[in-house]
Amino acid sequence: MPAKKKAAEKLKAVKPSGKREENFFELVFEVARQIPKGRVTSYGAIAACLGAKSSSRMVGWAMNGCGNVKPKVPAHRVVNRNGMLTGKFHFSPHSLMEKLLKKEGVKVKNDQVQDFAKVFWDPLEELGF
DNA sequence: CGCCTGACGAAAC
DNA sequence: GGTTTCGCCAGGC
Repeated sequence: MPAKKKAAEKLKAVKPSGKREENFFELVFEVARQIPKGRVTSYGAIAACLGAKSSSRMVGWAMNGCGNVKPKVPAHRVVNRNGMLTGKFHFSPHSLMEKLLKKEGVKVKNDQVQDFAKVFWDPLEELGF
């Protein structure tokens, strides 16, 4: 019943609605916000969670407006499938992403998440999909 | 309206 | 196994 279930319901509520891209972006942000501290996930995982696994690019695209929505989206917890901090160049200081992750307990080295499998957070599972 | 780009990913080479 | 190409789809020009 925790927040995650709430998020899952919210996500499920919008998906079948057949709303459209607008929701897609919102969904991406919503999922991203559910990422627990000290954990990370991938664009592809989020895309798959939304039923658009082939459109992982759109997730990254959606993240483009991460600073445009409220509350702020922890985009620093989203990395690519390889566990690489591909989005670090979109942060004010490029080191912020790595900095935040390290601060949350995620080991980062050479722009790459260490123990990626351990800290990986799968929305499909965690949200009950 | 068509072409290029883009915070990905998987397949091909 | 590292590098390159293609596919996805939306948005900017």
